[in-house]
Amino acid sequence: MNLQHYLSSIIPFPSDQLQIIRNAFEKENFPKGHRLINDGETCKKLYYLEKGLARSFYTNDKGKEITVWFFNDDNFLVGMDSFFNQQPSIYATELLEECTLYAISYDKLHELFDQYHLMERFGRVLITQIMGAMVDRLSAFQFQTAQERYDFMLKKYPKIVYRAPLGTIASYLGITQETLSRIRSKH
Amino acid sequence: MNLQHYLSSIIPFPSDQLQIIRNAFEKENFPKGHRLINDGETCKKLYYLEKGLARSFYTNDKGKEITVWFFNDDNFLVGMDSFFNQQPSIYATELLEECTLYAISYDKLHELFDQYHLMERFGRVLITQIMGAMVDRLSAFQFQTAQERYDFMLKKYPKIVYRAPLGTIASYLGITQETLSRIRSKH
DNA sequence: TATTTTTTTTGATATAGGTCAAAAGTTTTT
DNA sequence: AAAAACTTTTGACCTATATCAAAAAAAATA
Repeated sequence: MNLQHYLSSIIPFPSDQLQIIRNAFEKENFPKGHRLINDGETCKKLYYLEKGLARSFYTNDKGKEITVWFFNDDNFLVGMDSFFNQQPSIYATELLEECTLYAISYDKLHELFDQYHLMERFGRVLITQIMGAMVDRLSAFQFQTAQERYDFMLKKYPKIVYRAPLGTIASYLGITQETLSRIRSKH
Repeated sequence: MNLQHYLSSIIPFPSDQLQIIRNAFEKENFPKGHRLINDGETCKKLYYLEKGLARSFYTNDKGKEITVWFFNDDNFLVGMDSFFNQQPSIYATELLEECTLYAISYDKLHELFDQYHLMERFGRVLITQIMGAMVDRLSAFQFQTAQERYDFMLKKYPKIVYRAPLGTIASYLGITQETLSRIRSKH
């Protein structure tokens, strides 16, 4: 998959529009550990993550890092609490692997929203998809055990489970790394 | 607040468009206890809830009703897991009070999306807002205690806390009603 | 207003998952 | 290749919240 395919898999843009939209993104490469967005900053870009793995996290009052979201290949990446309303982010977003990204600024994106009705639709459908993932995750948190949440994640996002460090997965699931380690050990 | 004000508070539609959009909604009145959406059905309408209170819930394997979402006055109401992708709902949605609603069908809404660029934007912004509430709720579930989640809800959605039955609030917070009753009793 | 039904509170006990600490295993740096 | 720095596992013990049960209170119905 690449950006162009991804865009047209969501909305069947006419090819001239697709070209213009695709070219509004700029390729960026960053090494593992790079911070795309620092906490306190406003996320000013929407990224398409072509290759790699990233996470958003914050440090709680006990100094522990809580992962709130993972981003893996062939998906869009933004500061979830920051980009859409352009408010300072509580979370930082860092790369867990070397990543190839394609970035578009908030302003440029909104120019495209103004210019192309279909682009506006693209934004709507994209957010609707993200929301679907959140509904799943919310209902998992609401009434499932740690074991069930892990099993669900393993089934739905095996790529992430196999590639992200245990500690980050544990906090994403809302449990300690000791508990996750114990869940794994009873295979 | 009414539907017209609500629409224009989100997007400043030109007045002719606003009229057309507003008139695409039809007023409906239902008594307390009415089921707007049954589980297993696909939610075919988007509602503006002018007055009243409603909830979406499902019955878990132990026969206990789990409230997954509340809807209160001056907000849109849909089957969150059903309307946007037009798949059968796992949840039922029922009215906790007598309600005044304004409904628009999925098809009619999509006609408006096709017809008016600004309407498409309205859809995008509306879902972005809903997503904001979900981000809050997710982070609450991930690493807060029952007490903290209740305090947050009390602060952010006092209307719901004061009007909904204790059992529905408890399951919404992911705790038992006994625990919520104990949280309340130590004022 | 009395009766039935539903909701909320209180009590006793159980358990999933947390905390703290240290050992074992990996990965990165020198 | 050795040292340093992380990450994961294991163990002992603790706590927030669940479960089950029954009483009390409130709301709905006759």
